[in-house]
Amino acid sequence: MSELYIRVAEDESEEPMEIPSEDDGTVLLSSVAAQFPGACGLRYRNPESQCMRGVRLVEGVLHAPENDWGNLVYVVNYPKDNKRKMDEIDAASAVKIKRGFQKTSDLIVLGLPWKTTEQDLKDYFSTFGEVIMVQVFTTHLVQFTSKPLNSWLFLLSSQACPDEPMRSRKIFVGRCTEDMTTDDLRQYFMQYGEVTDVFIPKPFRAFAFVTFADDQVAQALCGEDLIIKGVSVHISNAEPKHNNSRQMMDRGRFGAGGFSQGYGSNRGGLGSGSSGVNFGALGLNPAMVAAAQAALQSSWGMMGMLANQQGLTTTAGTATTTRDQTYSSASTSYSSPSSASLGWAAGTNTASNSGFSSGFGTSMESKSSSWGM
DNA sequence: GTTGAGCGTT
Repeated sequence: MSELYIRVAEDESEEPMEIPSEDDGTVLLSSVAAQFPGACGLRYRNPESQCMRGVRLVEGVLHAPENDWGNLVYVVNYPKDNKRKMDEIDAASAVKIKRGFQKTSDLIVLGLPWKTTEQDLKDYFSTFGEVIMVQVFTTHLVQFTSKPLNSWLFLLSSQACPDEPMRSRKIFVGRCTEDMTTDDLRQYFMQYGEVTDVFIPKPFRAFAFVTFADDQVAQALCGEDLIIKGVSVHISNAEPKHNNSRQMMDRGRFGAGGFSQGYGSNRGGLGSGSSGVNFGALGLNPAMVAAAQAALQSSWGMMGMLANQQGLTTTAGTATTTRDQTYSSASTSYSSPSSASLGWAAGTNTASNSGFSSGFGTSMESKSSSWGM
């Protein structure tokens, strides 16, 4: 089929723009969004009924009504809350935006539970702004180059080994005040899930640890600033206590073809056990792996990982082994994607090595430790 | 004042 264009406008009275269709006659929402940022669909006026009709949208693909786009002018749909002003956005959103979210348009989300649905993700991310499109992939379906990332929100379901939850159930609570008791903290954090332990070091050191029964609860809180007894505390991943346990390291999760994190060297790391993605097998280029890796090391909990396309393209030169670099917060990854680095094992210390298939997951520093905290 | 303990050591 020769290339076909459909006419799309922001409004029926506006001058339409021609948007290319695909070979099969469909039109990608991403093609529309490329010209009309924020677009979430199309509609058109039915010549017979004079009513507006929605265009079928299935997983980012717009289907021609009656299999023929005809000569109609299609009107762009935007999310209803698109016109919200900044001061209407809730505080949580504002915090995220300050962290650099506003620069992110395309996200990859790794480490999702298998049962996560596209609707779940849309609901979740809608708290941060309009969600144009969501797609969930299971790893065996993923075969992509960086090209499709240009204007789509990609969500990569990656929990290849759901039997091995290995994210920390414990959070670090910073900026505590001395009047916060273990009971206070327990009472407060109960609202998020079952609390199995609260630890406040003595003498007072202005921080505490709270352990949940569910690691997802803990991870979801990381990066948040919460108000407890009128005081803003900051939640982050609890670093593993110092010990030399290597039990987590020797499972060979990322054998040949995969990658492995410099596990013990990164605060906030989710741990290799949290993701079963074999990136080497996904056809990802080193930059993409770097971005994915950086994001996995962010403390973004249940959504695990986010990286925008900039990250994916600018990390190419820095996908090196800088094991000591830490990601103190998720925002580091977001706002400075070019600083993404891989913590993979010693011996793969250059960006130029061919190395996605060798040397990973084999060498860990002795200080590496587990989440068995 | 933003990363815990003790036991007892590959």
